[in-house]
Amino acid sequence: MAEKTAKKDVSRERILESAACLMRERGISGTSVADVMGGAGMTVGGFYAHFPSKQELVAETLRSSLRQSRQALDAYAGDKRGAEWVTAACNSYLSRTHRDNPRAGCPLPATTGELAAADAPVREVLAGEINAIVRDIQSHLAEAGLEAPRAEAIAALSMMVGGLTLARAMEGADLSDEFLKACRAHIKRCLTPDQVLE
Amino acid sequence: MAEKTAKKDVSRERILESAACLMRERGISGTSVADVMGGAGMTVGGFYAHFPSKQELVAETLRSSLRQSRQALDAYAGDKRGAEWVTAACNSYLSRTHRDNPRAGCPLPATTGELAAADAPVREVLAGEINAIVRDIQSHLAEAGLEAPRAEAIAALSMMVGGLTLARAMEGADLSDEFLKACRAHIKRCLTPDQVLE
DNA sequence: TGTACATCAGTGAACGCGCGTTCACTGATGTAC
DNA sequence: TGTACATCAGTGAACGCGCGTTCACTGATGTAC
Repeated sequence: MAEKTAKKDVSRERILESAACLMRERGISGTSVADVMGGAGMTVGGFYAHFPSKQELVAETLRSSLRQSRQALDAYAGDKRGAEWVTAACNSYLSRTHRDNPRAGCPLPATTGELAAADAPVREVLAGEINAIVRDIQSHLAEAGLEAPRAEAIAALSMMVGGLTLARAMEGADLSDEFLKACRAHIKRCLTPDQVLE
Repeated sequence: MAEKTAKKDVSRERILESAACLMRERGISGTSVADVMGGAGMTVGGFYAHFPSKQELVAETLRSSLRQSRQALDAYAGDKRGAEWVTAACNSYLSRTHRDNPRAGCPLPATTGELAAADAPVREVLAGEINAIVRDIQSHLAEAGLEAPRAEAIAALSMMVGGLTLARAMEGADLSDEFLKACRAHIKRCLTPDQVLE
């Protein structure tokens, strides 16, 4: 019995992982339940033994992939702290690698626009996870001695998400690279010692 | 004959206006051709006398509504110039009024995420119009004496789009207002005299 | 001015398709005696 | 250990629905003589 449950849990994880990949690439309405199940090596019918509806899957997928993204920011910043942590996190978020590999990245660029029309539980998951990410950035900006660390953390995250989303939408055009570069440069400029110490 | 053509042009404008409203509210895939035609006071069948496909409508709608947005930035900044123009434009973009009335606002929050999957012509329209908006902001930042006006214009636009998109997705939660406020505060902080004149 | 025909913007029913969801089922595993 | 039954994860066909697109048509307006 314990073994059986374990097996079902493994399937559930495979479904969530498949959904995360597809949603990061094609957004919510671009991701069908059948594709998600196919990506997990199963067929459509089995889906409703794991989730009561697509909306519920979206909420769970958003939660787990935003947590992954939060950990990724930390991982790419290595053992840096303060302003250096923020700069490193921002540079990796606004990298060409991240722009060109949505499957392995942050779910926000592909999904945020659609979330305005999503139902309450999904939006609550979003707000909760966003708040956790903001707090991470905020704590490093506070350590760096910034005056308004929370507001600056929010502004930085907004720029990262907006800049990457626009860069993806303009992929192929010169402006795409320019957006990534300009946003990285802005963060760097805001965090140079003379700003931080004033 | 001239009158007839004029009448058809009026219908075309009504279709574009209806599409702009719906796309700003529900995004691209959330907007059906039938709804667009209904909003223009017509029935589905007539659509293909005006546009060869939905993709073509999306491209034209994006072009015209981004131009409207560009004019709106100017309109809300009144006769201000330089740093004041940018602050005013940013404040109106990141206002609760704009967040709560997507139909009358910028098409980017609802559509940018989906545009990564759009076809080439649509993305080219986007890049062209974005570039024009960047140049507007850039010229005012140059007038304000900023060191890297183009990069700063791009960073500001990214933050505006990202901040508004996230605020819409979290509407109802406290974080929504906080995102708008923090982004406005960041712009103000970047454009205070001591930054501009250094 | 009047008649016959051509043009053309818009209608509304129909098409094939993919979607989210349901359901009767299969077959492997677990439990009872 | 062996047999009979229960459980349950997953299958695959079917459902109703909304989508983008097509097409035969209507009816009003424009043109030719």
